[in-house]
Amino acid sequence: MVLSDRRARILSFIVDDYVESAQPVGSQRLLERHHLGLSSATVRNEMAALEEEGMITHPHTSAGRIPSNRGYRYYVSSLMGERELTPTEQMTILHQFHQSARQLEDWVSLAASVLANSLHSVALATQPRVLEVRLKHLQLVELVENRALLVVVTSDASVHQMTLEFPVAASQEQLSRLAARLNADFGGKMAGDMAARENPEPMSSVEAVVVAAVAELLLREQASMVETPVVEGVRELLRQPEYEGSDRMLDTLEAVDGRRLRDAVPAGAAVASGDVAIVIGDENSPGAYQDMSFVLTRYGLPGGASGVLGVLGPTRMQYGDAVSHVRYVRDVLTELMKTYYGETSTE
Amino acid sequence: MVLSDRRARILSFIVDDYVESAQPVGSQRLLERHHLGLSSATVRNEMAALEEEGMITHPHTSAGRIPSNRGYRYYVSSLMGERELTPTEQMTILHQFHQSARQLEDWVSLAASVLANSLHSVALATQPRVLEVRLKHLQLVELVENRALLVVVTSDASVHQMTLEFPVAASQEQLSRLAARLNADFGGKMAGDMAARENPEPMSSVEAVVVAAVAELLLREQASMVETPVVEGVRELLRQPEYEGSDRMLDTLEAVDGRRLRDAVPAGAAVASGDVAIVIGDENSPGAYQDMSFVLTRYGLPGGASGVLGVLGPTRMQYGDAVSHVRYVRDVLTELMKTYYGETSTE
DNA sequence: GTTAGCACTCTCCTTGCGTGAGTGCTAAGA
DNA sequence: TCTTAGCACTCACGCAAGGAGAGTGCTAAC
Repeated sequence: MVLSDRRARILSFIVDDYVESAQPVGSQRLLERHHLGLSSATVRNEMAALEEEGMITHPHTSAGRIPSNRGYRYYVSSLMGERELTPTEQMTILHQFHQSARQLEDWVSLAASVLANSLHSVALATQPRVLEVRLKHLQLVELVENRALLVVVTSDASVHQMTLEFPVAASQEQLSRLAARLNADFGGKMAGDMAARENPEPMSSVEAVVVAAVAELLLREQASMVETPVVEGVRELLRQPEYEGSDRMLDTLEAVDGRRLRDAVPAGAAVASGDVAIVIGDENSPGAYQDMSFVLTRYGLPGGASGVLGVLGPTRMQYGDAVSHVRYVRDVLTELMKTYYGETSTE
Repeated sequence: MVLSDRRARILSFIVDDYVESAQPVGSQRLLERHHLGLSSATVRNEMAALEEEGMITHPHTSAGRIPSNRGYRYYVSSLMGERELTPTEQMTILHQFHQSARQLEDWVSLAASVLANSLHSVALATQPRVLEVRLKHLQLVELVENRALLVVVTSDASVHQMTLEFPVAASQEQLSRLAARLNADFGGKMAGDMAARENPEPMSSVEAVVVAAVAELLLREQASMVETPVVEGVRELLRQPEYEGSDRMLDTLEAVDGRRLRDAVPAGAAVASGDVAIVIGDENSPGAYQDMSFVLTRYGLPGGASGVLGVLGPTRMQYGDAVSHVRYVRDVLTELMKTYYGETSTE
């Protein structure tokens, strides 16, 4: 469907005004704010036509118009201007990254914070994951006599820990020797490879416990490809005028819970390609999020560790700004990962 | 101040009814629900007296009474019955612990979850910390040629990581040898001890970077004794009738943020002794939390690793239940820590 | 000291009405 | 044929008035 130039212009103004004011926009208001060379009656006629085409609706007879999901979709696809962030905005964001601690986990949640602050909406980010999780290094630390802490570093540079219980006591020295041997045997291996080892000599009971635990950790990491995302800025979102009544507030609070989002995001995480995906209102899978929109992208190393990053807001959202910000933060994050972990993901 | 038996009984009923219904309780209602052998007029007289003594107040002339902070305080100190959890309740809680993963971090946030669910209010818990943080083990994993991941296990059985950048390249083999040597030199040492080492031979540049980083991590851990608490059950809290207006909801959402709580909790963390502390309304330090109450306790090993665990709710709270639950969950958590980490905190 | 009775107060809910923003339609003008 | 002025109509919103209900405090009798 293609709209005439004039209609598109009017739709665009309606979206802009409504996004800004959260009030249905009438023909008069529209003329006051943008002088099209038209009378209000003509605008009304065009609005009626736009409504006919499903781009806008009425909350009730004597109210102004608001964009429908379809209207938003047309807007983001054909009308929306995308801008680059100003140097000042870029500096502000970069500054926050350079101030932060030098850990990947921190970067990811920082990216979410930055988005939430800049856009006044909820931002989410998953920790990066690679497709093949390999063992990079393991370490055993004695706790009490027959218990030890297992620390495992995986190929995606993330650290895992687990408490182990042995059938017999094991000293720190024994544990260190065992760890060294297992590192030599299993370094760079995946969970599957570990099980495949045909070992002529039987393992000690302690070794068996450790090997099983390492395999379990690798599998778990592999399985949790889509991790519960970090969520920031819930308060920013709830400050929006759509959430005045506490009923909707509670629902939204629920919807914004990381654990729920984990299941809802994949729809938009079909963002396999490099660009930013926008999912508007009822384009979301049925259930929750029918009146919210996602702006999502994938960050990370092509073919290597990657994760999802984006924004969740009411359908009445500044889509243009959201896209610019998400894109910029994604580039910053990807660049950081390249610098620090460039070779590790496929090693 | 001591109240006559009859007055105390009436106060107790007022608190019970108000906590349950969230409605100001009048003389009639009180008689309907608990048959004291009195007329409503007498009850009104007693209520007037209780108001005189500052135990209850009026929202407005023709409304029933609600307890004042002082009334709650009298109630929890002198009137409140404490009960043990029923075997069923205990089983439900234990079950959740035994199902969970075997990591200390998980236990602590699980404890908060359990409290939040059982009491329908916000629960908070800090990770356990010991007074003296010592190095238990360190590990170096190569990332790209001149960058490595430093993993440090401290005496409180928590794991830290940091990305290091060296002036020169270092292979995994070199790193492993260095790690082994540093473990031998510094195992069991505190940050202060490390600085004190008079080293005759100068350190290599790589070694210098690692030593500095380890010292920094130890210091940071030492400094963050009071960690940002885990917070669970915000939604449970916001479902309470006091948070109908969205204004208060947003404020509360803010108040319940972990970072704010970290600064507010210490007041109640004067719970050095083993029991449960209750801080009601304006007994909190001035600022936020004037209309909320904490029920807090300290869990963990006496003299060893310990943390704070508790509940935050509106002053209109089921104090008795809160105390029982907090106490029980504390005991479970402490017992778990004893079993798994018994000797490590002072080792 | 306790209680019945009564006048009084104040919130809350409902109802009714005026106001204003906005629409759709019709008929005249370009 | 498209645009515009004019007009009747609709509907949410805000405000005031009124009634119901719950509760209080006081007084006088038990």
